[in-house]
Amino acid sequence: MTTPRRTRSQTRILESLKQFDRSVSAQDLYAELRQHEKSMGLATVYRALEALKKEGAVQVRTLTTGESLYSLIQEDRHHLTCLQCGGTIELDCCPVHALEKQFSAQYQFKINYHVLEFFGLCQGCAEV
Amino acid sequence: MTTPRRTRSQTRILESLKQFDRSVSAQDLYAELRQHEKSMGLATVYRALEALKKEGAVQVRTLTTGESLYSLIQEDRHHLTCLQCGGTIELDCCPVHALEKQFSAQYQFKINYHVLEFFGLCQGCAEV
DNA sequence: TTTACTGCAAAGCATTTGCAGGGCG
DNA sequence: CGCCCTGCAAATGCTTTGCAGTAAA
Repeated sequence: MTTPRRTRSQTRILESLKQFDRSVSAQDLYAELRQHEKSMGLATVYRALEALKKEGAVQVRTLTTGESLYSLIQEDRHHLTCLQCGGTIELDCCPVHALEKQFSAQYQFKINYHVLEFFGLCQGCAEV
Repeated sequence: MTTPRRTRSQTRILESLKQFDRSVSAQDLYAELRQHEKSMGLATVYRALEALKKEGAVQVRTLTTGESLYSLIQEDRHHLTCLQCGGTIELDCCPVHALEKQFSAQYQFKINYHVLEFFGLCQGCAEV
Protein backbone atom coordinates (compact mmCIF):
# COMPACT_ATOMS: atom_id res chain seq x y z
CA MET A 1 0.00 0.00 0.00
CA THR A 2 1.22 3.50 -0.77
CA THR A 3 1.97 5.74 2.17
CA PRO A 4 0.03 8.99 2.19
CA ARG A 5 3.07 11.15 2.98
CA ARG A 6 1.81 14.53 1.96
CA THR A 7 3.56 17.78 1.26
CA ARG A 8 2.17 21.08 2.46
CA SER A 9 0.92 21.81 -1.05
CA GLN A 10 -0.90 18.54 -1.34
CA THR A 11 -2.66 19.19 1.94
CA ARG A 12 -3.75 22.63 0.83
CA ILE A 13 -5.02 21.25 -2.46
CA LEU A 14 -7.07 18.63 -0.67
CA GLU A 15 -8.57 21.22 1.65
CA SER A 16 -9.42 23.41 -1.29
CA LEU A 17 -11.05 20.52 -3.14
CA LYS A 18 -13.27 19.89 -0.14
CA GLN A 19 -14.63 23.43 -0.47
CA PHE A 20 -15.91 22.79 -3.96
CA ASP A 21 -18.89 20.54 -4.48
CA ARG A 22 -17.95 20.00 -8.08
CA SER A 23 -14.99 19.00 -10.22
CA VAL A 24 -12.59 21.86 -10.84
CA SER A 25 -9.68 22.44 -13.17
CA ALA A 26 -6.10 22.97 -12.07
CA GLN A 27 -6.46 26.54 -13.25
CA ASP A 28 -9.52 26.99 -11.03
CA LEU A 29 -7.60 25.71 -8.03
CA TYR A 30 -4.72 27.99 -8.85
CA ALA A 31 -7.01 31.00 -9.04
CA GLU A 32 -8.68 30.06 -5.78
CA LEU A 33 -5.41 29.55 -3.91
CA ARG A 34 -4.04 32.77 -5.32
CA GLN A 35 -6.55 34.71 -3.26
CA HIS A 36 -5.04 33.53 -0.01
CA GLU A 37 -2.01 34.94 1.74
CA LYS A 38 0.32 32.24 0.67
CA SER A 39 -0.18 31.58 -2.98
CA MET A 40 1.18 28.63 -4.86
CA GLY A 41 2.81 28.24 -8.25
CA LEU A 42 0.75 26.76 -11.06
CA ALA A 43 3.35 24.07 -11.61
CA THR A 44 3.08 23.06 -7.98
CA VAL A 45 -0.67 22.71 -8.32
CA TYR A 46 -0.18 20.33 -11.23
CA ARG A 47 2.53 18.38 -9.44
CA ALA A 48 0.45 18.00 -6.30
CA LEU A 49 -2.60 16.87 -8.26
CA GLU A 50 -0.50 14.33 -10.13
CA ALA A 51 0.77 12.87 -6.86
CA LEU A 52 -2.68 12.79 -5.28
CA LYS A 53 -4.09 11.11 -8.34
CA LYS A 54 -1.62 8.27 -8.20
CA GLU A 55 -2.02 7.96 -4.47
CA GLY A 56 -5.74 7.46 -4.92
CA ALA A 57 -7.05 10.56 -3.18
CA VAL A 58 -8.14 12.46 -6.25
CA GLN A 59 -9.95 11.54 -9.44
CA VAL A 60 -9.86 13.14 -12.85
CA ARG A 61 -12.15 13.44 -15.81
CA THR A 62 -10.80 15.01 -18.95
CA LEU A 63 -13.06 17.09 -21.13
CA THR A 64 -12.93 16.85 -24.90
CA THR A 65 -11.31 20.28 -24.81
CA GLY A 66 -8.26 18.73 -23.18
CA GLU A 67 -8.93 20.38 -19.86
CA SER A 68 -8.90 18.08 -16.83
CA LEU A 69 -11.30 18.40 -13.93
CA TYR A 70 -10.25 17.16 -10.50
CA SER A 71 -12.26 16.14 -7.46
CA LEU A 72 -11.96 14.05 -4.34
CA ILE A 73 -12.74 10.39 -4.83
CA GLN A 74 -16.02 10.05 -3.10
CA GLU A 75 -19.13 10.10 -5.17
CA ASP A 76 -20.38 8.57 -8.34
CA ARG A 77 -21.21 11.58 -10.38
CA HIS A 78 -21.81 11.01 -14.04
CA HIS A 79 -23.03 13.23 -16.82
CA LEU A 80 -24.86 13.56 -20.07
CA THR A 81 -22.76 15.91 -22.21
CA CYS A 82 -24.09 17.67 -25.28
CA LEU A 83 -21.75 17.52 -28.25
CA GLN A 84 -23.19 20.74 -29.65
CA CYS A 85 -23.40 23.21 -26.79
CA GLY A 86 -21.18 21.43 -24.28
CA GLY A 87 -23.82 21.57 -21.56
CA THR A 88 -24.01 18.76 -19.02
CA ILE A 89 -26.76 17.07 -17.04
CA GLU A 90 -25.74 15.33 -13.86
CA LEU A 91 -27.05 11.83 -13.18
CA ASP A 92 -27.95 10.82 -9.66
CA CYS A 93 -27.20 7.15 -9.88
CA CYS A 94 -24.42 4.84 -10.89
CA PRO A 95 -25.01 1.44 -12.39
CA VAL A 96 -21.35 0.54 -12.47
CA HIS A 97 -19.98 0.96 -8.99
CA ALA A 98 -20.93 -2.54 -7.94
CA LEU A 99 -18.84 -3.99 -10.73
CA GLU A 100 -15.54 -2.53 -9.55
CA LYS A 101 -14.87 -5.36 -7.15
CA GLN A 102 -15.53 -7.93 -9.79
CA PHE A 103 -13.17 -6.35 -12.33
CA SER A 104 -10.60 -5.72 -9.66
CA ALA A 105 -10.36 -9.43 -8.90
CA GLN A 106 -10.80 -10.59 -12.47
CA TYR A 107 -8.01 -8.42 -13.89
CA GLN A 108 -5.73 -8.10 -10.85
CA PHE A 109 -6.14 -4.35 -11.01
CA LYS A 110 -6.50 -1.92 -8.09
CA ILE A 111 -9.36 0.31 -9.19
CA ASN A 112 -9.36 3.78 -7.65
CA TYR A 113 -12.33 5.18 -9.50
CA HIS A 114 -14.20 5.16 -12.76
CA VAL A 115 -15.51 7.69 -15.22
CA LEU A 116 -18.80 7.26 -17.02
CA GLU A 117 -20.03 9.85 -19.49
CA PHE A 118 -22.84 9.88 -22.03
CA PHE A 119 -22.50 12.00 -25.15
CA GLY A 120 -25.13 13.17 -27.58
CA LEU A 121 -27.45 16.09 -28.13
CA CYS A 122 -29.53 17.84 -25.52
CA GLN A 123 -33.16 18.65 -26.22
CA GLY A 124 -32.45 22.20 -27.35
CA CYS A 125 -29.64 21.33 -29.73
CA ALA A 126 -31.43 18.30 -31.17
CA GLU A 127 -34.33 20.47 -32.35
CA VAL A 128 -32.19 22.55 -34.67
CA MET B 1 -32.73 14.62 -37.72
CA THR B 2 -29.42 15.82 -39.06
CA THR B 3 -28.70 15.07 -42.69
CA PRO B 4 -25.52 13.10 -43.31
CA ARG B 5 -24.31 15.36 -46.09
CA ARG B 6 -20.66 14.48 -46.20
CA THR B 7 -17.67 16.22 -47.67
CA ARG B 8 -14.96 14.31 -49.45
CA SER B 9 -12.73 14.62 -46.40
CA GLN B 10 -15.33 13.23 -44.08
CA THR B 11 -15.79 10.22 -46.31
CA ARG B 12 -12.08 9.57 -46.42
CA ILE B 13 -11.83 9.87 -42.64
CA LEU B 14 -14.64 7.36 -42.18
CA GLU B 15 -12.98 4.91 -44.56
CA SER B 16 -9.72 5.30 -42.74
CA LEU B 17 -11.37 4.71 -39.37
CA LYS B 18 -12.81 1.47 -40.68
CA GLN B 19 -9.30 0.23 -41.35
CA PHE B 20 -8.29 0.57 -37.73
CA ASP B 21 -9.67 -1.85 -35.18
CA ARG B 22 -8.86 0.56 -32.38
CA SER B 23 -9.36 4.19 -31.42
CA VAL B 24 -6.87 6.52 -33.07
CA SER B 25 -5.86 10.11 -32.59
CA ALA B 26 -6.32 12.87 -35.14
CA GLN B 27 -2.55 12.89 -35.52
CA ASP B 28 -2.59 9.17 -36.28
CA LEU B 29 -5.20 9.70 -38.96
CA TYR B 30 -3.23 12.57 -40.40
CA ALA B 31 -0.08 10.44 -40.58
CA GLU B 32 -2.00 7.60 -42.17
CA LEU B 33 -3.66 9.78 -44.79
CA ARG B 34 -0.37 11.49 -45.53
CA GLN B 35 0.94 8.25 -47.01
CA HIS B 36 -1.63 8.29 -49.77
CA GLU B 37 -1.45 10.22 -53.00
CA LYS B 38 -3.79 12.94 -51.96
CA SER B 39 -2.91 14.04 -48.48
CA MET B 40 -5.05 16.19 -46.25
CA GLY B 41 -4.31 19.12 -43.98
CA LEU B 42 -4.27 18.51 -40.26
CA ALA B 43 -6.87 21.20 -39.71
CA THR B 44 -9.17 19.45 -42.15
CA VAL B 45 -8.82 16.21 -40.23
CA TYR B 46 -9.91 17.99 -37.06
CA ARG B 47 -12.77 19.76 -38.79
CA ALA B 48 -14.04 16.56 -40.36
CA LEU B 49 -13.84 14.68 -37.05
CA GLU B 50 -15.71 17.48 -35.31
CA ALA B 51 -18.51 17.30 -37.87
CA LEU B 52 -18.72 13.50 -37.74
CA LYS B 53 -18.82 13.60 -33.97
CA LYS B 54 -21.80 15.91 -33.88
CA GLU B 55 -23.49 13.99 -36.64
CA GLY B 56 -23.27 10.83 -34.58
CA ALA B 57 -20.96 8.78 -36.77
CA VAL B 58 -17.85 8.99 -34.63
CA GLN B 59 -17.16 8.76 -30.91
CA VAL B 60 -14.35 10.19 -28.86
CA ARG B 61 -12.57 9.37 -25.66
CA THR B 62 -10.09 11.86 -24.30
CA LEU B 63 -7.01 10.62 -22.49
CA THR B 64 -5.72 12.33 -19.38
CA THR B 65 -2.89 13.60 -21.55
CA GLY B 66 -5.38 15.75 -23.43
CA GLU B 67 -5.12 13.68 -26.57
CA SER B 68 -8.42 12.53 -28.06
CA LEU B 69 -8.96 9.12 -29.61
CA TYR B 70 -11.60 8.69 -32.30
CA SER B 71 -13.44 5.63 -33.53
CA LEU B 72 -16.63 4.68 -35.31
CA ILE B 73 -19.64 4.34 -33.06
CA GLN B 74 -20.20 0.66 -33.00
CA GLU B 75 -18.77 -1.26 -30.12
CA ASP B 76 -18.73 -0.99 -26.39
CA ARG B 77 -15.06 -0.99 -25.66
CA HIS B 78 -14.02 0.04 -22.21
CA HIS B 79 -10.72 0.01 -20.39
CA LEU B 80 -8.85 -0.27 -17.15
CA THR B 81 -6.19 2.43 -17.26
CA CYS B 82 -3.16 2.46 -14.98
CA LEU B 83 -2.45 5.86 -13.45
CA GLN B 84 1.22 5.02 -13.08
CA CYS B 85 2.34 3.49 -16.35
CA GLY B 86 -0.59 4.49 -18.54
CA GLY B 87 -1.17 0.95 -19.75
CA THR B 88 -4.69 -0.17 -20.56
CA ILE B 89 -6.61 -3.43 -20.35
CA GLU B 90 -9.62 -3.80 -22.60
CA LEU B 91 -12.86 -5.10 -21.14
CA ASP B 92 -15.05 -7.37 -23.18
CA CYS B 93 -18.40 -6.42 -21.78
CA CYS B 94 -20.48 -3.38 -21.09
CA PRO B 95 -22.88 -3.10 -18.20
CA VAL B 96 -24.20 0.27 -19.21
CA HIS B 97 -25.41 0.00 -22.76
CA ALA B 98 -28.85 -1.15 -21.76
CA LEU B 99 -29.37 1.99 -19.72
CA GLU B 100 -28.98 4.40 -22.61
CA LYS B 101 -32.61 4.13 -23.64
CA GLN B 102 -33.77 4.76 -20.13
CA PHE B 103 -31.66 7.90 -19.69
CA SER B 104 -32.56 9.05 -23.16
CA ALA B 105 -36.24 9.11 -22.28
CA GLN B 106 -35.78 10.29 -18.72
CA TYR B 107 -33.67 13.32 -19.60
CA GLN B 108 -34.95 14.07 -23.11
CA PHE B 109 -31.43 13.61 -24.43
CA LYS B 110 -30.38 11.96 -27.68
CA ILE B 111 -27.49 9.73 -26.60
CA ASN B 112 -25.00 8.92 -29.33
CA TYR B 113 -22.55 6.93 -27.25
CA HIS B 114 -20.98 6.64 -23.82
CA VAL B 115 -17.50 6.39 -22.38
CA LEU B 116 -16.71 4.19 -19.41
CA GLU B 117 -13.19 4.02 -18.03
CA PHE B 118 -11.73 2.57 -14.86
CA PHE B 119 -8.60 4.12 -13.34
CA GLY B 120 -6.19 2.70 -10.80
CA LEU B 121 -2.99 0.73 -10.66
CA CYS B 122 -2.15 -2.35 -12.66
CA GLN B 123 -0.63 -5.37 -10.98
CA GLY B 124 2.95 -4.42 -11.81
CA CYS B 125 2.70 -0.81 -10.66
CA ALA B 126 0.78 -1.68 -7.50
CA GLU B 127 3.62 -3.87 -6.26
CA VAL B 128 6.15 -1.06 -6.10
C1' DT C 1 24.16 19.25 5.17
C1' DT C 2 21.43 16.66 2.37
C1' DT C 3 17.21 15.93 0.23
C1' DA C 4 12.98 17.09 -1.46
C1' DC C 5 9.66 20.77 -2.52
C1' DT C 6 8.59 25.17 -4.74
C1' DG C 7 8.17 29.12 -8.03
C1' DC C 8 9.05 31.21 -12.19
C1' DA C 9 9.64 31.20 -16.87
C1' DA C 10 10.36 28.70 -20.96
C1' DA C 11 9.12 24.87 -23.66
C1' DG C 12 5.91 21.20 -25.44
C1' DC C 13 1.75 19.44 -27.66
C1' DA C 14 -2.76 18.80 -29.24
C1' DT C 15 -6.09 21.56 -31.07
C1' DT C 16 -8.28 25.78 -33.12
C1' DT C 17 -8.58 29.80 -36.02
C1' DG C 18 -7.59 33.35 -39.84
C1' DC C 19 -7.21 33.81 -44.33
C1' DA C 20 -6.39 33.17 -49.12
C1' DG C 21 -6.59 29.76 -52.87
C1' DG C 22 -9.38 26.18 -55.14
C1' DG C 23 -13.13 23.02 -56.32
C1' DC C 24 -17.88 22.24 -57.26
C1' DG C 25 -22.54 23.33 -58.31
C1' DC D 1 -20.47 33.56 -60.21
C1' DG D 2 -20.88 32.24 -55.50
C1' DC D 3 -20.39 29.26 -51.65
C1' DC D 4 -18.23 26.01 -49.10
C1' DC D 5 -14.18 23.15 -48.47
C1' DT D 6 -9.28 22.98 -47.92
C1' DG D 7 -4.45 23.83 -46.63
C1' DC D 8 -1.00 26.32 -44.51
C1' DA D 9 0.73 28.76 -40.82
C1' DA D 10 0.04 31.35 -36.82
C1' DA D 11 -2.16 31.47 -32.49
C1' DT D 12 -4.32 29.49 -28.35
C1' DG D 13 -4.61 27.11 -24.05
C1' DC D 14 -3.54 23.52 -20.90
C1' DT D 15 0.16 21.13 -19.09
C1' DT D 16 5.07 19.86 -18.35
C1' DT D 17 9.91 20.68 -17.61
C1' DG D 18 14.52 23.03 -16.41
C1' DC D 19 16.67 25.27 -13.07
C1' DA D 20 17.89 27.79 -9.16
C1' DG D 21 16.26 29.22 -4.61
C1' DT D 22 14.16 27.48 -0.24
C1' DA D 23 12.30 24.81 3.42
C1' DA D 24 12.42 20.68 5.90
C1' DA D 25 14.79 16.66 8.27
